[in-house]
Amino acid sequence: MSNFDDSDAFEAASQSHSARAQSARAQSAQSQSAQSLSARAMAARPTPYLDGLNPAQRQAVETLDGPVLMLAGAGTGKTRALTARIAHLLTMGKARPNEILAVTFTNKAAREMKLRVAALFGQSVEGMPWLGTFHSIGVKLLRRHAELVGLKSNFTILDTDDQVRLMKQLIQAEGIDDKRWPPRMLAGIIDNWKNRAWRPDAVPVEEAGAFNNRGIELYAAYQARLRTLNATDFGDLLLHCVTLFQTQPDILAQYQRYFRYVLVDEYQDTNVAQYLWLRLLAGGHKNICCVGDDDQSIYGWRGAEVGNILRFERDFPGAHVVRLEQNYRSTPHILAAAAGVIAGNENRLGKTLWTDVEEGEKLRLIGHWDGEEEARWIGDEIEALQRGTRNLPPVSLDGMAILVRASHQMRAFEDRFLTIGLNYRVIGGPRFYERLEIRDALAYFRLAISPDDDLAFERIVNTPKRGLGDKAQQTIQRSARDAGLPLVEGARRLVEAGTLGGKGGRELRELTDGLARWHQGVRDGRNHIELAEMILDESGYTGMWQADKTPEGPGRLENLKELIKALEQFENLQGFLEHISLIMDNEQEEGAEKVTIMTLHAAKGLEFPAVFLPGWEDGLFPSQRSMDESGLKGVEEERRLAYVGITRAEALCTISFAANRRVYGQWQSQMPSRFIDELPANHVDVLTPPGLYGGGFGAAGGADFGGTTGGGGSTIETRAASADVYNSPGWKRLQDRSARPVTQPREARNMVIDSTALPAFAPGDRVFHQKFGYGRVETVEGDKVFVDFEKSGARHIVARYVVPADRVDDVPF
DNA sequence: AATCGGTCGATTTTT
DNA sequence: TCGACCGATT
Repeated sequence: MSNFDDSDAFEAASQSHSARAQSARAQSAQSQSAQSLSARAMAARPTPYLDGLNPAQRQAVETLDGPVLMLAGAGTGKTRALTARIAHLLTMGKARPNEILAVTFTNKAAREMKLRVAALFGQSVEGMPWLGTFHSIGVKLLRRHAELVGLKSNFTILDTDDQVRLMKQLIQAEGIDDKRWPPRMLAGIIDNWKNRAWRPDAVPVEEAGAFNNRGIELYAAYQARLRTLNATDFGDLLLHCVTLFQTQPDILAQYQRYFRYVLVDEYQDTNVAQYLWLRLLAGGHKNICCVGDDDQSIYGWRGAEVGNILRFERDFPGAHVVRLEQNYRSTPHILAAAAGVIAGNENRLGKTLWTDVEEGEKLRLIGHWDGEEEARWIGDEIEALQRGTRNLPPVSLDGMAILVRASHQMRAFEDRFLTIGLNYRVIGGPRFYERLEIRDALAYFRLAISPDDDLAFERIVNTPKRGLGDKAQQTIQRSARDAGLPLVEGARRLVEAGTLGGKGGRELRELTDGLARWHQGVRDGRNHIELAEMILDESGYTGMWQADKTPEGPGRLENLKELIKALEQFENLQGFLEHISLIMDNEQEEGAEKVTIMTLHAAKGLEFPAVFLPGWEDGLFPSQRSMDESGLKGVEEERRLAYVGITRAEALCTISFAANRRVYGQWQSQMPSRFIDELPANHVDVLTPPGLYGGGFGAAGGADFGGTTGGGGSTIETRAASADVYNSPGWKRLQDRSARPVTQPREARNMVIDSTALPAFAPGDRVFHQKFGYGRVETVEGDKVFVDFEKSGARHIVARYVVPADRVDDVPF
């Protein structure tokens, strides 16, 4: 869907701005005539990728030689410029595809860039072998020169789990209490050191106290252990490269010559090791183009150094700095609000985003009584927007997002949306299902359910090794294609015809027999957990990992066990796989429109017509921990996070906060975020009715709420500024709420509700439960009730967790 | 081997 | 508050 994809959105934006693009081209053509003879000589070559670029983008694309810093603000068409730049390098004959080193942080970004370069430049580019993530390119380099850093070229790469397991062994071997000194902590410390490119012998003395004075020693032991295991962790993939380049000048020189042009995306997120890596590799031709936005640096906590981008001009003398400032995403109000907030930061290179879009909605700011009310209001607003109640045309659910600071905030929204039946999707969460062994296992399950799943078959046909190499697989492919059948069926026919001899033939027969058996098992409705275990067992998949001698073997087996355990939550394999497919790739999802719920971090790079930013309360956002640990620097990073959040919105941005919130089970009064006062008032509509928070915020504000009911209702008429807002169900709800007579003494608000004091239920009572919604009490059994829920059927519930339906709004839990 | 209960802690996340 | 994790129990 387009809102998940920067590129599509940009495409749409640039189309609607094609008139401006025309004039941009004319302008830039003028300035061209004065420069670059070669460019003019090459002009005969078609350069369609330049069409529609604005002058700044065009400059960023055409300044090919020497260091370039492309400061690309949010929504300014950065990816477009970056890919056009690659196309231009190729068209101008400056480099061949394999002589360009283009680095990203995520596989997703790399994939996208590959696709877009291919689309811009045509099919003639046979991919770019050196376009990839820091880590994937690092692996490639290391495999070539592994022996020079003490590894064999078939080294394995440990993921975080493996890493932690290893550290645990080391810690225990040292006789250290792993309760007080958890392996995770050591892993964190060592990661950190690696991010800064400190090898064990180079960790500064100030760090000697780390991990009970044993940190450096354990780091050295860990590295030694990795070496004997012929393994690396993620950090090593970069650090070993740096070591390689620093100790082998001839090899470095060879790559410096080879990579004529270097491009880096998201430069503000680079850490020291990555910075050194880049500087070494670009040191020859010095043609390095770094793209980034210092205002969107939000990964300091995992080692990113904003300093890298701030220092660029000093690091690379003679650098050209190009600012992309024309924004194609948001309304002027949104841009102004974002600018107002980010202006509070000290260390910035400075950019001024502008747009030629006129008008648009102001940001909306609203305070709520508590987090649940906030969720309720946002839910209602979403439904209103969907219907088109606003000045805006109706907004699809896919076009709306709720961006939170911390993932625990998501729960309130999930609960609420579940009860009102609003479709949502949560982005982020465990990467468990992306692991190799899990994907393999899932492929087996998929095949058991649908034997015509060719992709799954291709994945596992020779995993574990069955002696079915490329040739045998081609034979299978041909057999299937000729008969117009799925691969499994094609394979089965081969087996029956006895075409495939030897080990491969026998093994293939066993596989196809197995698949048939497992499929039958599914059809017979056999217990899915047993079936899953059987599949992994009989296929030899489990055995493969048991026999595996590499350090990750045991971890893989554990993950498979966990996978089986996860099955328990589902009725059958189909249900499980459906669930997986939803959480696996948020790109290709079928079915209903959904609101997106995700963290601010996960939202970087995305955009939505309507964005909700809840929980703007000091301590939550900016987060207390960030402020405690990093002081002013922490606040500045949080502020950048606010900036990222606001600039995700295309048309409507709604910021909210609550006066009371349950934090770790305790009710707390909250102060509005300091960032709220940094929003420029003339770009914001305040929806909170005067008097709602009569006595101000904090302890008094919370407690006063119940007593100021009259004020909220009566003053609404006088606030006509954004009248349409008041017609929303959300607003009416708010009115109802504030106008309702006080139903509880105010003291009760902050008291722990004693379960014995709650009303007793009788069969027939209509009740409400946080998660299951409304239902009718069937029987009462001591402290439990048996409730028939409207949405989810009957179940036993501890009475404490249900409330009488007519008191849903009253009880704060 | 699985389950129970008690303790402890609790952002943000990619490779 | 709620969950993950660990050690002790069946």
